Amino acid sequence: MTLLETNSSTIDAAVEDRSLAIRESLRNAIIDRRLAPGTKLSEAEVGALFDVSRTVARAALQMLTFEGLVKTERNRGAFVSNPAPEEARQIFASRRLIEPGIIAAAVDRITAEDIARFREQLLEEERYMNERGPAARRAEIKASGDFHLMLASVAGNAILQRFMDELVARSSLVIALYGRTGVSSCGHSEHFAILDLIEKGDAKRAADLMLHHIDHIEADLDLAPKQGVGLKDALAVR
Amino acid sequence: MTLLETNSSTIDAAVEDRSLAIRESLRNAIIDRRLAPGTKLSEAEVGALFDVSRTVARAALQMLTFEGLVKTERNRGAFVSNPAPEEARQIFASRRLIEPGIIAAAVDRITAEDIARFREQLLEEERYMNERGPAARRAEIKASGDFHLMLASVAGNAILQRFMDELVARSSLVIALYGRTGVSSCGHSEHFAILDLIEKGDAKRAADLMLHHIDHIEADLDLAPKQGVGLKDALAVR
DNA sequence: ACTGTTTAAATTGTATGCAATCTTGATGTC
DNA sequence: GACATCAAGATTGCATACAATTTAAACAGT
Repeated sequence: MTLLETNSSTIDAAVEDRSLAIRESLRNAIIDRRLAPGTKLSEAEVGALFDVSRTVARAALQMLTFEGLVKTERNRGAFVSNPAPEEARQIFASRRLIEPGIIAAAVDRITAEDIARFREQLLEEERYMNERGPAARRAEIKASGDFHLMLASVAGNAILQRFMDELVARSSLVIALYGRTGVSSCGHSEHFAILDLIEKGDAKRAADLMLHHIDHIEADLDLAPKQGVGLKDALAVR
Repeated sequence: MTLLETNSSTIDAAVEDRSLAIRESLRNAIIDRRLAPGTKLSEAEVGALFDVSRTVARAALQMLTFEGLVKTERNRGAFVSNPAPEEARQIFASRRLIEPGIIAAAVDRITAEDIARFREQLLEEERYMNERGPAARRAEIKASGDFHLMLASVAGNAILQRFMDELVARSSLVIALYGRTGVSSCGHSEHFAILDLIEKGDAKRAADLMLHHIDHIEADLDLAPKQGVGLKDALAVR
């Protein structure tokens, strides 16, 4: 719990609503895997870290619970989510429904400047891909997710964007947990290919490729059927 | 604000978490239109109504804000959402992406008992359809939404189920706001037809019909391009 | 040693108090 | 009369205090 940067990137948000800033910071820590699944997030500790009262810390934890990044048990507290394989499957099943639709909307609305931003983002992704070390790996997972979030933002549907926010965050957690090879390098080239198809206005192919892309991400996971559920549960780090 | 039943249907939930019970009660009041869009929900008032402190009331309002049923402005408070036509369109666009997928999953998992429960639910829907008066109308909207929620529950994806929970609730609000004829009677027969196709295992046709069904619901709305935005905003009941 | 019980510490759930902000209505000026 | 200014009231944002619950640790009995 000592490795949280204060993350004062946008002080505005912090001033406007501190619990939102704390949520952001914890969110990043969770999807970056600096906070391991199962880690307890006590209200007092979070509050002390960010120098706020338990009230504010609690509000942040409640938001994270809503997003599925944190699980809270009554009278026991909040813990970083430890998604089961079944939950992982549901996350990707949800993405398979939503993302093709996002592509379709994005094709209609994307501008030249958007595409330029996307290419820049993909270059950054590539940069992390060529670096070694756990920090670069985490940054790569993050950047890879950002591609999908940018698409959602271009699609212009605030509701879907929020859904994708949640799904991408939970996907990052799942990839960190069950990822076999790390972000598959083919994933990155698929991002490029998807962007190309969008630029050409070929919504159908872009959507199809997106489906394949999601399949590839999920196929890279090791979602083996776990041993006896009760046992597994008992052994799970709380 | 005086027309809220205490709604002690499931005391268990109330005992286990009071803010959840309050959320449920407010949620029902909002989608039933007993609480009109724009109505202010002050923490003190909500707390007094349910006999809890502002802390608990606040938590319930935060949850509703996350669901999009309530909008909160900093230092001003919480208000029942007054979705703009554009928001309504985004809600239905989201449903068009998700619900066909839910149908596909439901076809694979539905049991004979499920189908029996569905038929019973549809009969109840029919009952309200034949009654007159605003109360029956509200009950009809609710029952109509419940059909979609039951489908989501059968589909067996907890994440999609939560998304649908939100989308159906917000749809009810939108229908109450912009509905032209009330729930179109064709909507009900479409529910029957969808269920029949699911029972036959015809996922493709069932999904197609669901898309048409959503189109019909949206077509029944009066999402006219509003006059001058600033003016409209100024005249809107706060 | 092992197990069950009791007790103390820690943590969450809730209520409440105070400061900051917004709203409203009164007052004064033009 | 219209408009700006300002003060009183109300409401939210946040911190803190206390009660309820859980966790752990000490202890006693077998």
